[in-house]
Amino acid sequence: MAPPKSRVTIKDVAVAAGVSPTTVSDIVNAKGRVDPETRARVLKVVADLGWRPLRSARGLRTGRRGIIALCLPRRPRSGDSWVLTSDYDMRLTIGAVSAAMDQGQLLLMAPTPANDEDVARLEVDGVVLVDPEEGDLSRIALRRNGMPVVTVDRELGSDDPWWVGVDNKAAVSNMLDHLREQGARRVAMLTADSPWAWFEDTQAAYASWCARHGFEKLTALVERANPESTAAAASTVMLSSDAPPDAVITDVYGAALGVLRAARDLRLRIPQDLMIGSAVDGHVLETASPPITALDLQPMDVARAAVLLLERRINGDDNPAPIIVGEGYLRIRTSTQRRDGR
Amino acid sequence: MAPPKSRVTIKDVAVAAGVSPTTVSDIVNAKGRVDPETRARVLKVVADLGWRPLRSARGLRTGRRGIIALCLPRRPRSGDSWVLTSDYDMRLTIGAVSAAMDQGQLLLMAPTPANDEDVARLEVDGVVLVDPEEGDLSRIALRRNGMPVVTVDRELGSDDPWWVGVDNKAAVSNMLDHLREQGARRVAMLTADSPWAWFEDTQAAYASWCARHGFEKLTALVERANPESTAAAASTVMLSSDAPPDAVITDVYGAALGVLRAARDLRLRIPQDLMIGSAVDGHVLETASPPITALDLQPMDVARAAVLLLERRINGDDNPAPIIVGEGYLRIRTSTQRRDGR
DNA sequence: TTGAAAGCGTTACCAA
DNA sequence: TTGGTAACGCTTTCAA
Repeated sequence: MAPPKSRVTIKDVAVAAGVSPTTVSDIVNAKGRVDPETRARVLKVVADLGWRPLRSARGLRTGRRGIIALCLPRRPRSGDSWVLTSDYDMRLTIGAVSAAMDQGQLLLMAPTPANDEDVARLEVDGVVLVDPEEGDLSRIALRRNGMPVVTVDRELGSDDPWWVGVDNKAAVSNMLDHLREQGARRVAMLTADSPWAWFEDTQAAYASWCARHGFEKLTALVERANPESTAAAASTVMLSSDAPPDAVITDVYGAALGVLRAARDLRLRIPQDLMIGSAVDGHVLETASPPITALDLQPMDVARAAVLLLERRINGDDNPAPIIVGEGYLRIRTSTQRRDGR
Repeated sequence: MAPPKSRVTIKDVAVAAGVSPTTVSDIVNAKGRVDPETRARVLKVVADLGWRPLRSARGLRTGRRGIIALCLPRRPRSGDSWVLTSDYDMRLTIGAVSAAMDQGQLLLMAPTPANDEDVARLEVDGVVLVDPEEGDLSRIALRRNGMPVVTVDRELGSDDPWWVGVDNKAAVSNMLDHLREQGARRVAMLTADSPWAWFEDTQAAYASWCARHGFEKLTALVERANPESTAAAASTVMLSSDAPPDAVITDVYGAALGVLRAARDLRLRIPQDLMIGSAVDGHVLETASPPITALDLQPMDVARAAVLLLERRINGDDNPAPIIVGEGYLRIRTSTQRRDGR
């Protein structure tokens, strides 16, 4: 008896199928120059022997690594590191991992690279960069090192077409329509002052929607690092004024809970006296009492599209175009259901 | 002019340093058979040229991939997938990524493999398996395929010594001591009925602590899938009884908020009428009102230790021993500060 | 203490 | 439509 082979190689497959390794390789890589009959025979042997191409060997030859990185931004609450602090980031991660696996790629979660050294250490074929800020330094480092990048949401002030996102403006507009339909006549917005496309879009959507419907604009700022308490404070001021809003929306994750607290302290009933909507969904909004209406920004869809687009970019596709995945889904919950549901 | 080299290789380094590739390799791999002078010279060239060994090439030769996987369990709330739903998992992830990077490894987040095929597709050198349940199927699949595994927390009913964790019993005991010190005389526990070492340990610690101090045991179960509402219901029953507890601890993530809600509905003051402690910390407990005392189970330390232990196991170390990282840290917050702080 | 040569498993290139 | 051969960058083995 021969000593047991430690691993099935392409050579074993070739011998067993009576073809050359080249042919096997061409078949599994869909090079399309094979006789269907040969193809079927080889694929059967592949399955029987349970062979899978070795990533390292393939990578050595092709120069690819079979790994892409998902770089999440440092969110305000994440403290000492890049982290998954929000449901949005979590679902983004899930979507990216599953899409990558479908492509036969591995997905590496990594801190956003700060310099060339970080980029070199990354050792991946490409990067999905989430929520780049205006003039994003990591993106500059990535570009300088020739690393293919696709961003989730566009970078403010950049015309790079390699990005994926939802139609932020349409999404916010839909939410405002819903509030109006439920009887809101004075809608305030709690937002933040940050160099991100997201905030620009939501603010623009709010402004144009107000103009369109003859609503007064009523805006206040919250700190992203401290959304709940600053939102509570800002809401208290607004709601105690002579002409208080009858609905508040916010585009800052976590701020809606602050509005809720302020309303409760002022003995306002929700949704009768005040409706609340969040432009970013999350589990806490679902379990809040009452549950808060929110926009599901389709993070899993966005992540999947980003991974696929990145794959195209890595493979040298030079026909880029932003991909708008959808308009988000409005998750209508008690906080804005003033009338009976249909 | 020669065409630009696409990548610096070990050969380039060797030529520039006037040695052979073998020598360079031996130096960067600390084989220790080199003249210190040669060594210094070579290392300088390595730095100057910015060379880094290519993972695929090295892997092809050594059979290693330079990647380890972190497999998180399907938490109750995670729905359709393995996810980071808790602060604990998030911090575990951060710790693992950073420890892996320090080891020159990449860390891959992956769903827990369900069968042999999944294990094969994983293509990693080893796996850190978080919170294996009793008779864990994925661990069996991993073992059958010869995949090195280290678990975070031990598997109930298994005597596999390759695990890392904190001293759960000591941690819970410390929390109970603190409550007693603050005046608690009747401490209830909200726990769950699941085949995990964690629950066994916390329940055992609670039981023996009660016996030791002559406290009556007062236990209720909550559903892990629905911790907040089931905890609220169970607490309401307990707190409305003839002999209500004056303190409640729970080892289920999210349950403490339910206790809080029940107490609020019953107009109990916290901590004066009721103290609340959670055996798992999380951001929501910090921002609850009042903030809730909790155990920090040192997830980052645990993850780091797990990665290092896994590395040892992969490298053939056969001198295993469970690693107890610590006793957790008791984060004392308002919910249990009945007396003035020291 | 060092180096030459032989691979590791795969794919690219060119010839048949 | 196929196959032979060389090469990817590194480590290992063995000889000097």
